[in-house]
Amino acid sequence: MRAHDLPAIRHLPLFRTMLQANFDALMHAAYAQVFPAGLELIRQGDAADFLHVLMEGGVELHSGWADRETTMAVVRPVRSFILAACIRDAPYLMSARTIERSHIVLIPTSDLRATFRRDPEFAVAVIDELAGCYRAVVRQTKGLKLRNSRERIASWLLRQSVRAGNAAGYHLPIEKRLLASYLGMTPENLSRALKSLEADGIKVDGARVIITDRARLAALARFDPLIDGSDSRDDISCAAMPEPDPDD
Amino acid sequence: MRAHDLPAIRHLPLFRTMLQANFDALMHAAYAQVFPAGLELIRQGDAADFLHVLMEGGVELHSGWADRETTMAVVRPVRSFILAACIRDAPYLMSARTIERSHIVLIPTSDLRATFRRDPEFAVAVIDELAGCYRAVVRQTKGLKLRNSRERIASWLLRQSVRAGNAAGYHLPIEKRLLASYLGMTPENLSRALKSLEADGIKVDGARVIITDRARLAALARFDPLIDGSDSRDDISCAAMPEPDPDD
DNA sequence: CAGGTCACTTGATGATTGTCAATCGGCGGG
DNA sequence: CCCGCCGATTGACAATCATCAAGTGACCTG
Repeated sequence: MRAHDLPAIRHLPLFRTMLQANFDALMHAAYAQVFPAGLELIRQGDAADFLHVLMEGGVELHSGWADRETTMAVVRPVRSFILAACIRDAPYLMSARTIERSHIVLIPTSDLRATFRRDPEFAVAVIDELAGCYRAVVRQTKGLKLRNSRERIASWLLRQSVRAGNAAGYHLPIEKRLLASYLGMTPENLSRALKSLEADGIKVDGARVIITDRARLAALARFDPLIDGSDSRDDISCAAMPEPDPDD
Repeated sequence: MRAHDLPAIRHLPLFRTMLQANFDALMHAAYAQVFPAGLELIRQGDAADFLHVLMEGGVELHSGWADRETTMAVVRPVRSFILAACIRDAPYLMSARTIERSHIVLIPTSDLRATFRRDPEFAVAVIDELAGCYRAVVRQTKGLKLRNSRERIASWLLRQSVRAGNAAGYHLPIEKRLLASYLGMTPENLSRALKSLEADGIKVDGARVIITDRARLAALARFDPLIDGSDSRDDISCAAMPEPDPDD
């Protein structure tokens, strides 16, 4: 593991409050690894052996059924993912693949489970983390069921802008096909919807997005803290943070 | 609170393992109440003051946005709901209304949060509960994104049958309009889909469902443990158990 | 530098799903 | 007992969204 990995992990809300000794023990059992882009890290249905912490790069969490596939989340550094499966010692519900060359730290689940039984502070951190993850997926589900594709796109674009510090312009942090799948639509539909949204306050050129009429876009998206907000703890990391990442 | 309420609550996985003294204290701060059918218990956006435990009756968890509404879950006794919001001390993401006259026990969130910080066994139970809830919503999301409405209905009907002990016939435990909303479709669509599914192994008459060709229905639903399963702990109770309840 | 791959786009078409309106039928209250 | 309410159903229609096919352009590789 690289020298600066440990402090970065320790700084995560999940690991920030636990006893140093327990943290050290956990990290001692862990090991770091580098994966190329496009590698399948986890296959849904497999036993949850390791809690993953993404230090660098990007990971797509996705699920398949029959011959279909959908993107459940895109994870960006520094974040842990698939905590819930680890805790329940249950099969992964999602697969994971790198979308870029990625540095990942793997923490054996057995150590993890032993630790939160011994360290009450860690247990509280796990509780907080899981509650945050749960609420994130609930938000995602609400968005899927209550909004149509145009509204989902509009609100996602707006959220991205907020994450970029209310910037009017930014770059899409992920490929459009991933975004489409994440938003529950086909790439074709996304492409057309983006074009049609140019009448409603955005301009898209490749990965470059410019919000030309924030008010108009906001009116369409009907931004709602109970869907689009985050629980505004410093940071919530886990399995399914719906939003990818800020951007330049 | 009624005499048999306490043992029933104590028997829940969430409360089963904690210290008796802590349980007693928690229950001392709690109080029971009876609500008529159709009453709005919780409005999304409100502060989470109480963990709710449904002892008797039925509760719909739903969410609204703009002028639309959707059913997120139907809770049946004995189960707690909206744990995550309580723990995070954050606004409810869902509303709750009784669908029948209901007995509900209300546990102040402040006591709750104080207790899992003191009682490691309770903390572990909360972790387990939240992880289960998280995974339940992930399953729900997968179903929504990967299956079309016919497939969602078919798999739901099959799941209900499994819950009823692989019974060929059973009664729908909830109104069809609720089911439709839960499954992410309109009542009209559900009605038509049910009729069309009569060519695929079911027979529906009012609330009565009979599975006439299990194999055929299963082929359509393509039952998948990673969507349709439950984590097969005894019981997982929480905010968003997607499935309603067994039935006669 | 040529060839190939892949993401993205665009057009044409069809399937799925939602909306609106009308009707039926059970159930409870007056 | 009858009326009114509400959920469920049905039909006609419209909107949304997916599929199929073809074409473009960027990027990587040989």
